[in-house]
Amino acid sequence: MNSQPLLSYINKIITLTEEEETYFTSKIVYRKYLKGQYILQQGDVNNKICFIISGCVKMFYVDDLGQEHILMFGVENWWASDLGSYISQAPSDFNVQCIEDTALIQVAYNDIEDLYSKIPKLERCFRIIIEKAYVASQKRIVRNFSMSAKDRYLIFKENYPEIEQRIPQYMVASYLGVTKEFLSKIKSQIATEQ
Amino acid sequence: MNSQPLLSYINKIITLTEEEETYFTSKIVYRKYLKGQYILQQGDVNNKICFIISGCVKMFYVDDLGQEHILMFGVENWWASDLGSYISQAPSDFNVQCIEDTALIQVAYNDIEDLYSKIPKLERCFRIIIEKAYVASQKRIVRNFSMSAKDRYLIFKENYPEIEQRIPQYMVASYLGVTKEFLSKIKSQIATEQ
DNA sequence: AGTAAATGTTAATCTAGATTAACATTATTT
DNA sequence: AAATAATGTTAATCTAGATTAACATTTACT
Repeated sequence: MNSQPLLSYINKIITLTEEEETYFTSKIVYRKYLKGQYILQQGDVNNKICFIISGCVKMFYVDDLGQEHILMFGVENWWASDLGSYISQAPSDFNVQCIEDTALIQVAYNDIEDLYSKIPKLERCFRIIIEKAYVASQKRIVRNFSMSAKDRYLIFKENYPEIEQRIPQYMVASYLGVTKEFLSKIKSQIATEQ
Repeated sequence: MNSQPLLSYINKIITLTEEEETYFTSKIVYRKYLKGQYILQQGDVNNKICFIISGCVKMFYVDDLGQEHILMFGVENWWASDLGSYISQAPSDFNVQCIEDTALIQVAYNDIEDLYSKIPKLERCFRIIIEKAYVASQKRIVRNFSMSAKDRYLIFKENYPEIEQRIPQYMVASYLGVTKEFLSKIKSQIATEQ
């Protein structure tokens, strides 16, 4: 099993000894999902945190009218879970579904407390991970408030050029909070500009 | 100095011994601000976390067109800071300004590492605080995506009935992401309904 | 290869909410 | 008490983006 990507990721935040790495590795599980499979469903408690080794997922929410709203995409070296539900162990408002065949590493919630006590640095590490997620979330609120759909699209392209290639456009539209028709309009508008 | 509200708040999340409480208390600072004063300004690093004892603040962002967008309000027993900037020690995108005379307790960033090492439980405590903030932030994104301004207003009233009484309506409008004129329209619409 | 399903485009019409502007009410200051 | 500033309302007009619908293109399946 290849746990290296996750260890490298963690070692950018804290420094684990070899022993600690070994112990940490003993607690993680490697798992593959097929395109279309769900890693998490709305209403379930997210009892495993997932780190993506390869593939692509979307985290989304289905509203009362059955409309799907994508909160985020996850690709290699990203977390593919509702961190909020994981750490609070409360039912999630979100679904996480694979939009490509996806390989990931899981850490079960039941193991994380043990990991925190054996390797206290991990508590700090996860605090920092959540912090980053929180900051990104706040930025997203600000953008949705004060920017037009066109500007949000341009920012998305700039921030995630690789992701745009890998997913259908109607999902990008959902992420941006507009209809696929309107995104189509935005794109043709941008095209005629240059 | 009255540090009791903060200690009660923290003791709901973790349990501090008397010694720990004493040490914690030795590191905090009590401070008063007048209505209109800024606790944090856009571009500055937030080097003190603030817990509100009394009063009311708004956290907001000024966009390129000079428009103000309120991200959150803070009242008694809430945090009145950009937690993201505090923990990452990166310049804040936000301002925090008092909309009433406000008394608060501060913990300087320079002291927090020391506190974490002396009282490791605090690391967990702050992780949990951030988690809650993150979950609330995600919920906000979802709401802004899939709900009308009227529904968002009704949710705001339901969640924060006390706050609505204390702040001018145009700030509620800014929080909801609509103009004050439109909020006025929503209110008269609601009034004629019943 | 041929068919069905998924995805993307264009254009016409509609609507939630913005903008502008004039006026009303409430606080605050002198 | 008057004057000024801050806040709130109403109505007319405008616009970003939604909705509907018809069609085009690409992908996946048999």
